[in-house]
Amino acid sequence: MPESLNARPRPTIRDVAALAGTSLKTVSRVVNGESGVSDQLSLRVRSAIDRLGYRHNLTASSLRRGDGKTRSVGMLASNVANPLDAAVHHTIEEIASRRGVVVLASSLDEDPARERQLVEAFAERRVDGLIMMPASHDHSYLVEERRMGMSIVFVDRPPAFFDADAVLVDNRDGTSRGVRHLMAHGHRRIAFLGDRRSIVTAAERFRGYEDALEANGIAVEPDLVRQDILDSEHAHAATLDLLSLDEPPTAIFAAQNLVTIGVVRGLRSARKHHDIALVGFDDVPMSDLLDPAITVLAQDPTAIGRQAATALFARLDGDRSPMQTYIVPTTMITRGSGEIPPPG
Amino acid sequence: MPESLNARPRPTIRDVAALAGTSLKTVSRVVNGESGVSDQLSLRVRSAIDRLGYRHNLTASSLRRGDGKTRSVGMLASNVANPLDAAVHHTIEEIASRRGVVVLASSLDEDPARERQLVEAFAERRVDGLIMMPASHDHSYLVEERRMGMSIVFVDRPPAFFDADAVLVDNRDGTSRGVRHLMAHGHRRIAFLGDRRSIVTAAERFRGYEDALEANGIAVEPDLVRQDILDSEHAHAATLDLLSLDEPPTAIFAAQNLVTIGVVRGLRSARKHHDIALVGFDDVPMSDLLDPAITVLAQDPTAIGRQAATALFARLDGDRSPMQTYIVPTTMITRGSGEIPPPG
DNA sequence: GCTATCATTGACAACGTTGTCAACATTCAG
DNA sequence: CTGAATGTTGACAACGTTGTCAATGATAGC
Repeated sequence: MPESLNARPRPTIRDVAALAGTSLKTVSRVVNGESGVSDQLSLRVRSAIDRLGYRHNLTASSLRRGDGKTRSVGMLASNVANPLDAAVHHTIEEIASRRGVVVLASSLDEDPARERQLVEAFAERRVDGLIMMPASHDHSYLVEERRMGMSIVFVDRPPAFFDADAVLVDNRDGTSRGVRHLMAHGHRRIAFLGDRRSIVTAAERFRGYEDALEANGIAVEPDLVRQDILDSEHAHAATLDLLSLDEPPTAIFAAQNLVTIGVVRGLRSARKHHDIALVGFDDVPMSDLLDPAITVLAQDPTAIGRQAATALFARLDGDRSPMQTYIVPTTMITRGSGEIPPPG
Repeated sequence: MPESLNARPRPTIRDVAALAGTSLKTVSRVVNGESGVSDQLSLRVRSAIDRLGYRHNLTASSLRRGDGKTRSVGMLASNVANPLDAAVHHTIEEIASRRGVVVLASSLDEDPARERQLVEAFAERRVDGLIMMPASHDHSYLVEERRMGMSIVFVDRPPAFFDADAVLVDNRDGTSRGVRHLMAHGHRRIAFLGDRRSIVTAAERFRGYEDALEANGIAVEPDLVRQDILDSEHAHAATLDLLSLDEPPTAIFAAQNLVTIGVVRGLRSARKHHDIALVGFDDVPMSDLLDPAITVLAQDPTAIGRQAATALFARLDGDRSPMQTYIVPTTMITRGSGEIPPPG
């Protein structure tokens, strides 16, 4: 370990100043690119910086500076490994890095307690802003954080008991369009499979399903509705269960991507994938290569991330206009599974 | 904007001390859970903290503390939206959060300049450690960073001109096993499609291909090798091109997941997917639902992330043993596409 | 009662930086 | 040549916290 033996403390502007034969303040000016330092001295300082391998200490800098900005923002995702979250993260991180801002990213895994812990951890590190895909259902505790200067933008799920900018998806309308698409192909018995009702987006999607049925004068049949589905396996089982009904559905609306995958597996294993129509909410990778290819309502994670980052940085730049909700529309991609007609 | 009008600076321990009628140091002790404060006073301090909504300022704390630890680590991924990277990120972030450490995550997008910029940005924020999936090919500049106390662990790609812990995948051996698997099913003309040769893992995979051919006394035929493939569309085109050869391959090894997807599309569009065998490196979502389902060498992102986090935190805890390289094995998942025999 | 010990508490300096302000040198107008 | 304006430079304090150390009061031992 040669390096670790030679470990030495990081040089400070004091060391740089000594080597360059000038004062702390002058080094600070050079480091911050301020004007008012002669070219000659500036050059001397810069060479001292290089010689010592000096790195500006933003921790100390942001402590001292008046504005208290740390040039960092936090992102609380539901799960950073979820494709949608990861794509949103990537967009935000790219926009942030163009401004010299770093992104702290953590997963909440649907745990409200974790949400509180992480907000606290980020607050203790004085992030300038927070991008939040919340797990909890009461965000009034954030009032204090914002009062103390933290800007907050909600993504994917709306804030509750708290007024904040939000970037949402048209869950209700998108689902309604998807279900109406199935109806347009002649279906009347359409099943709905959704994940935890406690998740706001899941509840909204169910409302969209109700809307579409109601608009066509069809009653919601409880047998055809399966909610609180936690994963793909559970969706698989629920699909088989639906198929075993006396009057099975002729079409299925899968309200989430893992659910969609489970439904596809279920239909496959029952050899019904060419007979029962399927529309999914949220795109599924490779779904154009399946047989039949899957019709979905695709979200646009790049647009979501860009809108969220734009809104957050506008606030950080001092925008004080009323809080706004941005809706990023979903797009229906018809690929085959949603266009299968009912039997007869 | 009621909140922003009431904006007020964050309270400091000074404010807490004033409200509790005690000294700064005592508040500091309570905040840090140190012993030696009477229960009565401790209670008074805690209630003042609650009343004021005080948040410990870790920026100031880590500046003052001797160890200079910020309780933060950086992760430089090739792309945080890439499923492998995102899964690794999730695991690291989970392990870190158990220790009260936050993770800054950024994407390099194969840009060496960005790597330097982000290492600098993270160094300026004094992260304790760095988990790095590098884009550059010379990491000697990190010697300085480490000497000044930053622990560094490489993931997925090895360090160059720099001695560091690394968590790697058996690219060469895995590929060789994949290609030998095709040979075991009778193939002799096996094409190789890989991404940029400048990426170390891509080069290693090609070596594995050479190894396997050589072991069976087959010469590498340049016509059957397509490297520097940048995306799925490019792979699609290359596949069609291979199929138009006078003597087309009877099997294809796709050395990366986007390449695999492109190859599947290409084979489909030529209606050859049931005739030409395919093995891919890196699992592809839903690939078990395709027809034929795709045989792949699957990486284990959770194991990779866990190993990387474990190694990094061991260093942060003072482990000074020689640098180590950990190899996380790939697993072959046979699903059908890799078991198609050659014609005749 | 007196000293030694211990627990509690706080005053002060310091971490590395930057805002404020004053000192000095130079230039220019008149 | 004088006074004012301008351009450089640095001394000093402060950001919010914690390490050091000394002061205080209480307790115990003799």
